[in-house]
Amino acid sequence: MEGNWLSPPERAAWVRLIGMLELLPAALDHQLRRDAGMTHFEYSVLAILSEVPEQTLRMTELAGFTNSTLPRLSNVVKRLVDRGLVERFAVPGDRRATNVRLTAAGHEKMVSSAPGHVDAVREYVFDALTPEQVDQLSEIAAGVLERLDPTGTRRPPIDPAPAS
Amino acid sequence: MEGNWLSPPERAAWVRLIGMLELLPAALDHQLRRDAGMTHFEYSVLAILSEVPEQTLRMTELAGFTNSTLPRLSNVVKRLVDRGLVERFAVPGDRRATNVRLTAAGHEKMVSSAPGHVDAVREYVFDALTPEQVDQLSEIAAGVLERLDPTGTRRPPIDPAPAS
DNA sequence: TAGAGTTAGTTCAAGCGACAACTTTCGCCG
DNA sequence: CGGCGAAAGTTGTCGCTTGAACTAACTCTA
Repeated sequence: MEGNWLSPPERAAWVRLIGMLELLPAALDHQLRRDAGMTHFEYSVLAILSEVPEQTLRMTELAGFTNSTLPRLSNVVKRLVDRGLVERFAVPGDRRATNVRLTAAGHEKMVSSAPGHVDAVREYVFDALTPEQVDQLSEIAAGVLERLDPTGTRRPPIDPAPAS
Repeated sequence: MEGNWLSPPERAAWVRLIGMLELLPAALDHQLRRDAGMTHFEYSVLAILSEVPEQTLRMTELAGFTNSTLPRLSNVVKRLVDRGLVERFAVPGDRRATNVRLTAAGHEKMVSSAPGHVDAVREYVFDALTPEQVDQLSEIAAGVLERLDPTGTRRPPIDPAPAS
């Protein structure tokens, strides 16, 4: 109830941002589903695990890194376990907690699907941007994220993982 | 299979963009659901109709403007009709086609919910950006959209509608 | 050490989107 | 003008996300 409408430049930016917000996730999901048989969210889970020490993370940490919720992650991890891509095991000190670790098969999956996904990311996003725009995008997204998640609980995971 | 990994700056931008792609839509949806009792997609439909001549659009056009699909739109319009916010009627010349028009109640709904939504958009996005960044974002999103939808079928609708 | 409150994670029901069929209508070509 | 393919929408099924309980385990305090 404070400010009024958006200014014309803001309006233009907003319309385009909304379009990107709807089409880009759909495009990424489609690529991964077609080429790797998994969703973008599942890919993110594997990518993050592949980059972390011991390829192991607790459920709550993993939920934070993926900008997700515990119920959602719980379901997804269940599916990944069924497919043998990750495994669950108890945390020594705390019997409430659960660790999730990438399996060898999960690592293989990342190695095989990451390059194709990175190509898609290039094609849809970075091929359209100059180096200056990449930095601008970085700053802009950082500013918005600061508003959306001031606590910073959700740390920079990574998407197109090296999966070395 | 062409380029290799992302460069460090690209990687940083990517991680942040992914975070924004997941958190921003969720935040907008939450605000609208809480304050207006509808989803962001439903809001978009009403907003676009409110800005178009006669507050009327054909299903296919509306699907394009909302970056959506016909089946999805069909379901949403059905719900909006049940709530009395829009109405469907035949297109004179073509008996296959269907027009959708905003009702008086739908207009009222926009008038009452748009200001709050615009405030949210400001809070999450534009308050975090300088005027220069707004223009940068506009250019960046335009470039990405060009890659995602080269045909440009999906025209600039509008999100935070005046609902005059 | 018993009890209250909190945290970690799972499960269940409800709702929405995606995809594929299906119906109806139109345009076109012989 | 008969028929064939394309276009416009709708409907049905399946899978996933969400939000609300619910269980189990930990911590702090009296």
